[in-house]
Amino acid sequence: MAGHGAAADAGDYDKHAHEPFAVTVDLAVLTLRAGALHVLLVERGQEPYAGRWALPGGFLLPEESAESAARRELAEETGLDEVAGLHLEQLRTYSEPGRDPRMRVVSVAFACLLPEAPEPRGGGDAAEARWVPYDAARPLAFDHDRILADARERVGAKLEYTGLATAFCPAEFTLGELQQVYETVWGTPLDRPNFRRKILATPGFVEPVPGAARLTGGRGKPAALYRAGPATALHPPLLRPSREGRPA
Amino acid sequence: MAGHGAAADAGDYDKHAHEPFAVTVDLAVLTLRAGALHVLLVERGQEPYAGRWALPGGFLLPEESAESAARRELAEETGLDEVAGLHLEQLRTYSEPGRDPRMRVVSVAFACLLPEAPEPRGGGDAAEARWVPYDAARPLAFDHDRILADARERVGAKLEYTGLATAFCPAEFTLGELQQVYETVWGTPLDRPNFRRKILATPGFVEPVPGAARLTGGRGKPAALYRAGPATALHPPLLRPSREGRPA
DNA sequence: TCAAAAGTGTTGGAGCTACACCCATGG
DNA sequence: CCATGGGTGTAGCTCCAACACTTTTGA
Repeated sequence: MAGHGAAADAGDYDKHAHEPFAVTVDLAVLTLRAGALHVLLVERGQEPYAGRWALPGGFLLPEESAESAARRELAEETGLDEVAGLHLEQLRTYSEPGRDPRMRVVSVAFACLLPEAPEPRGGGDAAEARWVPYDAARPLAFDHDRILADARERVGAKLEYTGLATAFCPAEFTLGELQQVYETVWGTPLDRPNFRRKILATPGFVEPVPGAARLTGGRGKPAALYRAGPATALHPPLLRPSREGRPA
Repeated sequence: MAGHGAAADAGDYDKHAHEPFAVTVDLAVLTLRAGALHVLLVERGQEPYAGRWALPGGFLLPEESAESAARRELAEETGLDEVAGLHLEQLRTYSEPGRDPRMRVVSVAFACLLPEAPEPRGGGDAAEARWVPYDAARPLAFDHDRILADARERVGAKLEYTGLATAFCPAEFTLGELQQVYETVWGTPLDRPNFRRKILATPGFVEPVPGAARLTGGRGKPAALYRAGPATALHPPLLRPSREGRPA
């Protein structure tokens, strides 16, 4: 944390004694549209990287934490006011000198999962904001390719052992929709009967909405509805199918 | 990342246009001594929190990343020069206003695992540096209690699905020593035969040192020696015994 | 010859994969 | 009555926890 280091404890405090660092937040806002993972991007209007797409983000204000700044930016970029309850996951902090050619910028990156995808109002300042399919997003400005990859990896891993998947779903959802979240993020088909059993066998993951049902594909049996449960950690974890295939 | 936010793109760049943030690193340096988890602490000489113990850390220099700063501080505090190969794990960034009463400090926290515990030379600047048993460490200065707890939780979780445990061991170690790492960090006894089988069944986790053996407790059969293998992710993971016990 | 620590074998049960099958609804 | 998606049942297999047992050393 704070200054117990040599420079700090050596003398009196001077706010400008050290190199001033700009501190920003960057957001990897993910959602599912039409069965594909999408990410919210903004188009840069100026150099460097003018015309390139980038993750939304911005500077910390003097009296807010990185989390607060991330929520503020999220509200500005998406036009959502329901930002309060959304899951924000701090990824890591990117601090390499030179990652922004103009000045020294240290950036705290967050991942955020949205259930439905409202079209972003080009709010705030961004020239244009848009949902872009994950696979079509690159190349991004700055080191955002790496941040985006880190976000996907983290989210994929967290689906295994936390209830995070429900953050991609609306308040009430079917198990089929929840399964689609896993299949889309992991890029793997799952066995429906077994998926259902694992989910329901995990206490506190989902809670049934009594009597409620909804048609999904226009046809077929209406599916029972569930709400996100109180559990954060899953026991046992829902492991994705083994990455190692058998030899060719 | 960098300024595509309103303030940044609105006009020309001025390094002092925004609140200057001090950026620091904090280190949770963990090791095993006498079968117990220990953490490296420094005693603060000045207010605030004078006389209290804190995690080592310090300011970022203008031309270094947070990782570089963490390695530099680690070398200064411990007197180790072998810092190059050590595992540094970025935990998260703590940015709440007011976490340092003197000024606005944003701190990037790291966890670091050491095999043997050389007595820290009170190097650099710290009044005193010392290994303290994890359970006797609190209360620490600033929000370091929370950082330390986050470090332990992260390390415990990573033992399950990565080869991180070998970072607590010397270059050559016995399976009994490796098992002690798990038992100490998790606080759970493990079945030795099953532990051995799981480790050896995981390709790339450890590699035998041909013909080498070492006596451990002074008595008993000498144990074969192993080196850390190339694997970073463990398949299957080595799950800790279920946290939920059966009902009383 | 005993204690201590490493290492091997084995068995019974839990859990899971891969299916086949039934139910409800719209066209 | 057929296609579509939700939901249930189950056989067979894999894996693993638990524990008995053997081996090698120092005292």
